[in-house]
Amino acid sequence: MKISSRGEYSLRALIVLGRHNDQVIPISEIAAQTLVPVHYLEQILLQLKMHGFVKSKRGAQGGYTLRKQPEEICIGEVVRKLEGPLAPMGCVSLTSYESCPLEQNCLLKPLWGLIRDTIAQVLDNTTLGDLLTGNLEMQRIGGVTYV
Amino acid sequence: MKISSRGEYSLRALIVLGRHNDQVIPISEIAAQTLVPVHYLEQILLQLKMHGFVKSKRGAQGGYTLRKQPEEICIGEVVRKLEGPLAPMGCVSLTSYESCPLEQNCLLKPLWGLIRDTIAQVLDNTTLGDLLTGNLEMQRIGGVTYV
DNA sequence: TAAAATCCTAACTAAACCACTCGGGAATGT
DNA sequence: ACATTCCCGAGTGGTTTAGTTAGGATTTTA
Repeated sequence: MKISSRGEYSLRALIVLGRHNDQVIPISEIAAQTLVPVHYLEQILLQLKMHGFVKSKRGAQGGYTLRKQPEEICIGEVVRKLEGPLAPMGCVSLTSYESCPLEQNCLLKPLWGLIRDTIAQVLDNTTLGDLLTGNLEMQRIGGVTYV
Repeated sequence: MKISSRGEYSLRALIVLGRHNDQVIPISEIAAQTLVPVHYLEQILLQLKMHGFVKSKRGAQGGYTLRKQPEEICIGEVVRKLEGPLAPMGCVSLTSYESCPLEQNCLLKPLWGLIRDTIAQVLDNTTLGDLLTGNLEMQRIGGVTYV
């Protein structure tokens, strides 16, 4: 159930950009703060750009900036785009469903569905803004504090 | 965030054994019901045996049986043993912690911790018995129904 | 006691995936 | 013009996954 380095690194990069809101930060600087190899980070930032989370400026004094406000960047969305589906199995994935021959009366499917839902519940209710302010204790499910 | 085939297959096998409680079922029969290749399933059952979830009997009329009652088999434990840690990152894993240079004031760690906790909450409060009876709606967190 | 059924053990492998690296090109500011 | 920065595509070494292959050990049954 691990998250890959792409997912982790992209969130690290967004956090750096969110900290210096509206400033243009060159890749080299982001790499220094995130400890991600420059060329690898380059790929990741291009993906983040392609998906509309950041924008770039070329040339001297160029670099990257957030495209939206931190409060408007949903972590669940970032993870889905950079990392892949949240569901632990294709049979319960909303974004990339895959059928399974046992699916009809599978006793596991409800379990995987529950796992998917709990992960989505957390990630879809967290924004980059929440991460920046350390506001995770606010996470609730059904009105009851969660952690 | 996918679960691997080993994790899925081992739960499928336990479900088959749980359905025919106390009967000795040969691998070939389990394979037929789970759609897992016989020789691969063999490896998985050996692991399940090694970890004390099932027992085996050799020779003609031999096969596998659950070692405990279905209600005593914790799904979280099975997944941890067959699949690996529940945590999405080493920095928040209780069973196989790995340090990270950014850990000190990492804004992501609390998020990963929350994810780990929610997954563990579900899997550690589900038994094989729950799967067999379809009792997942009983899953609750903080006294509030969850799904 | 021989044969058949079953589990046990270890090594091997093909394909996919991951985490990068490398080389060069295109735009922009000074 | 030149330095700086992002952009793009291909390559690569290592690990993991999902098995396969081959043969051995134990038990039941005839």
